[in-house]
Amino acid sequence: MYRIGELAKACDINNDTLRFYEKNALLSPSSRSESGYRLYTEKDKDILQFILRAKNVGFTLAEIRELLSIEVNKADNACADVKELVDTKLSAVERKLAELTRFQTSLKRLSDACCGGEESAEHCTILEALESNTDDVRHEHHHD
Amino acid sequence: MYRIGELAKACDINNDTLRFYEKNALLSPSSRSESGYRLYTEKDKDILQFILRAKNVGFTLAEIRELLSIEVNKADNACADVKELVDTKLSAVERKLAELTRFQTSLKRLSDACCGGEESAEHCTILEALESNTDDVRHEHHHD
DNA sequence: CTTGACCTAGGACCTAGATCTAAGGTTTAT
DNA sequence: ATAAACCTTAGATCTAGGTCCTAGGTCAAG
Repeated sequence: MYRIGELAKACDINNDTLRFYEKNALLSPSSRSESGYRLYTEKDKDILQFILRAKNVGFTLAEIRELLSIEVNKADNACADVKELVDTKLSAVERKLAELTRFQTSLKRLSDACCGGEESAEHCTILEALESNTDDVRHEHHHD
Repeated sequence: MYRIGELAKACDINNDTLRFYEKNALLSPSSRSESGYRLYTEKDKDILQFILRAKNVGFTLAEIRELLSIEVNKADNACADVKELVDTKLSAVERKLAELTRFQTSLKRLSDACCGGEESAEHCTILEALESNTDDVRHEHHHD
């Protein structure tokens, strides 16, 4: 069991952020001490880390709340609804993955061109690096 | 040449957002009309799209400003500095990629388990799906 | 039994990022 | 030549996501 300060320190966030997440229905401590102190379990910590990771890759707290609320209830026909939500989030993740992969390629190219690359004159900015990596090339090379 | 309203509409953002980006040194129109209207080129549009994509994958405007300022100057020994910045951003991108891949796996698993999967009872929440996907398993299976 | 580190609730305050308002100038179409 | 749709600047306002402040309660160590 962690008290608020312990969990906050372990995850390198502010105590108030934990209170804020509680108020905003993202993470509530599993219990309270006699005197009202918040008590968090290992599982609470896992949830917190999930929240922090999700935030880091660009999900809003509202989206994270949705992700956390996903429950496949096999006995329930809300299952189709759940699947729809999951698939929607999956598409969002896949779009982000595609963007990031593009950034990665460009930055690698830029890194390689820099300091020692013979072709450094070619790829001078992140934008040029990205352009040569573009797949929706339009109205270019139209000289026949 | 796009006027502010045209570019904004083309990229599905607000006119004011473009003025905001200009004030914050992210994107300035290449020129102005006689009467002072902002005039954006195709290249400006590319930069804008870069900004929007970067935002979408969780970069702050400050980080995006840094990315945009990257210039490999082959005649200059600031090159090492540039490489360092690029490599720092590359690490950030690769961390995000790893996180996203993890989300993707979990969401896929969840989607498959739902509506028709026979193992749906096993993977009921995004958290459980993630847990079984965790590679930093700690203090588990310690019964000898 | 008190000092210091911790906790409580409730509300004020802050930053980033964006959007809106006010007062007016420009362009295009009729 | 005048309305409608667009643009200008400057500054106020809004939302998300926190962070800080006040006034007080809790708890371990000396």
